[in-house]
Amino acid sequence: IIMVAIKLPSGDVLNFEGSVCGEDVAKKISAGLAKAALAVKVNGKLQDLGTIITTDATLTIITAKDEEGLDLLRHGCAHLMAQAAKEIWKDKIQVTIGPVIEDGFYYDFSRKEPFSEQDFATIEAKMHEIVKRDDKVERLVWSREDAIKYFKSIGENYKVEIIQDLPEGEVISLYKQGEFVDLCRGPHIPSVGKIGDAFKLMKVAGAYWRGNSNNEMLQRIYATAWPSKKELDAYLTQLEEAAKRDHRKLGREMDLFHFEPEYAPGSVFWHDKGYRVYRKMIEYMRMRQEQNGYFEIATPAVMDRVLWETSGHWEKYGEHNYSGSTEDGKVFCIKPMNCPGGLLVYKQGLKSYRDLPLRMAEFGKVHRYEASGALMGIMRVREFTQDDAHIFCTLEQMEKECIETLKLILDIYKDFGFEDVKIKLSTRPEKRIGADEIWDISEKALAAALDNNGYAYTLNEGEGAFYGPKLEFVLRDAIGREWQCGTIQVDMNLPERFDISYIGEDGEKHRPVMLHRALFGSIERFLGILIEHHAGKLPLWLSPEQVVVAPIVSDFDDYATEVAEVLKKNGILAKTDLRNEKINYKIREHSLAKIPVILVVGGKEKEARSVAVRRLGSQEQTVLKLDDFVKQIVLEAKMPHS
RNA sequence: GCCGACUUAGCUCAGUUGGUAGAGCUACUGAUUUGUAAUCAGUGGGUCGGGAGUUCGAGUCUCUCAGUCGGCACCA
Repeated sequence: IIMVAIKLPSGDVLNFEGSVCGEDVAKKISAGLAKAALAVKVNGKLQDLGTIITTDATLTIITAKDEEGLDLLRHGCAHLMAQAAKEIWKDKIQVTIGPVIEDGFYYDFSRKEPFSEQDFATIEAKMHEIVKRDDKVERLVWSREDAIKYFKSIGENYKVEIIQDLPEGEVISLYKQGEFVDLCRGPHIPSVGKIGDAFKLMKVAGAYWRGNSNNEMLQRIYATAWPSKKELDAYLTQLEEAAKRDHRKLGREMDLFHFEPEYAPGSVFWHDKGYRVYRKMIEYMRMRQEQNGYFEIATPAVMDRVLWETSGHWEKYGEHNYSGSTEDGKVFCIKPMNCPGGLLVYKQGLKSYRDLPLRMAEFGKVHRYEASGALMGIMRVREFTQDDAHIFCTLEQMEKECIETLKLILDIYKDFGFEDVKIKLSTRPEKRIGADEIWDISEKALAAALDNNGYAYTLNEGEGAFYGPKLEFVLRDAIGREWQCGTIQVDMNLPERFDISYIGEDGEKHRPVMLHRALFGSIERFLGILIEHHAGKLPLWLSPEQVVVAPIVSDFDDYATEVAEVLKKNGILAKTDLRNEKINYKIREHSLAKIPVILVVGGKEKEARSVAVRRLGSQEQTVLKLDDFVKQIVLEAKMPHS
């Protein structure tokens, strides 16, 4: 008899006769584990629990507690949702694909009728019913022809299309639970009952078949699934909490900005307080740029369209631009980006290699006619200000400039409280300008900047700008949506198109490389993320209001006023609240308005020339001498790096 | 732009099967002088997103346009 030795993570070795599957191993370890087991990892490879093992192996039982196990659970739940929909609507619905995503999964259906709230309840009920049946999930391997024939026979045309597009020689595996068979690479949970009851359908949305807007639109149901009800509830609570941080809500509550949907959809009207933060951000960035060898320019908002025809932007984004015309036949447009302006400034006078690298910044307000469906609060708008800069340098200087910029970006993000920043490297898109050799050089320079300095990044193939590859710095909003903020782009094409040059050591003309970079990206977007990241409690130096002084009764109005004056003289944004209201009322109101510091003054404080300090987010009160408080708050309100 | 939902007072929301708009907060006025998250009373405040239609009658039903929200597509 041949024995199979199974080595467990604990180091223990179990011996089985002939062959064994994960289920047997789990059973041998404990009944509890057997019940929780969803799959096995055999020599590091994730497999079905029922996969037969005939040689010695290292084996790990995977449960919903493991990250991979949770994914399997959600994957199984996606199959379950599709099965439920099929049982309810039969041939009135077609299933397509249903991948696992963060916190859950979705499934795209094709159905004439739109899904309604009522349908959600119906589907969920059916899902619970199927879970109770606890059907075994069986893996099948069919020939391509059989699979196509089967899905054709049940009218699942999307599945047929998927199978037809599978590469030659691919094993076509399917998983069957009850009467429901779905195409699936696997591995898969062993039985439907393992899914439990901690799932919930979240929302329905339109989604194009295969992500192409030329294709028909399917109905996508997003859902979430967890190992237990407790975790599901925790997740739902977390979503509610996140919604409270929505910058659109906070922007209104804190009186930062508003929109005029009727007169200027997608454009921000900055209020006093919002604009104060906005100005602070620019002030900060201007300072950092000056410290890092940049100079600043400003170019016209309206320029001849030929500039964007030269750059190639017009051909690609024409319909997204704002333009008008004038009598002499020229067509002017409101600039959708700043690069041509920068290039024209560069072209003024002769440039020497001694001038390079030349770092030219511009806080440029740009206008783009974004699709109506793309607009989102101040994150995605039609008018925004970029903290733009163009760095002109030699080929040799390029990599160093990329590294310096990269470091500057991450350092600046830290000052705003962002430590966890994703970096993406986006390479040549299909629709592009410039020779491939040029793209090779540019892409290598960016990759080298990352690799040589040990930065982790993900590769986004085909997602670069049409004139060059780029690094994207991605931040997340309150509910996990990712937003590109900073960017560094290597561009060897626009210098060519605008025919810019510098005189080299050899006295000859040479073509410089151009880097486009923005650190905030857009002030608007960055501020939106900032608001959500801090739940409105901006760092003191950025906060549009810093201190409110509130007397307990009107007898101390004079002292409150004096305190505020002292603070203002020291550069602190301070105001008094002398209204005839209870202190409770004032505390509540200013707390809701996210005022970082409330100073309460009454008889005791006036007597001692002190202040009772209450910080946002804390009930604690600290009594300090006025002088000491001023020293402390001035230090705290100092802009980083100033 | 596409799919779906939504749009009622400054804000948050209620308005049964179509019968002519309501609450709380805010604002304003008055009283109250108060020790750390809502003092009391009174008074205002709305072409029910715009337009058209059905109907004796539309906030409610239909169409249409716009916007917002959730996704998709897009994102120089």
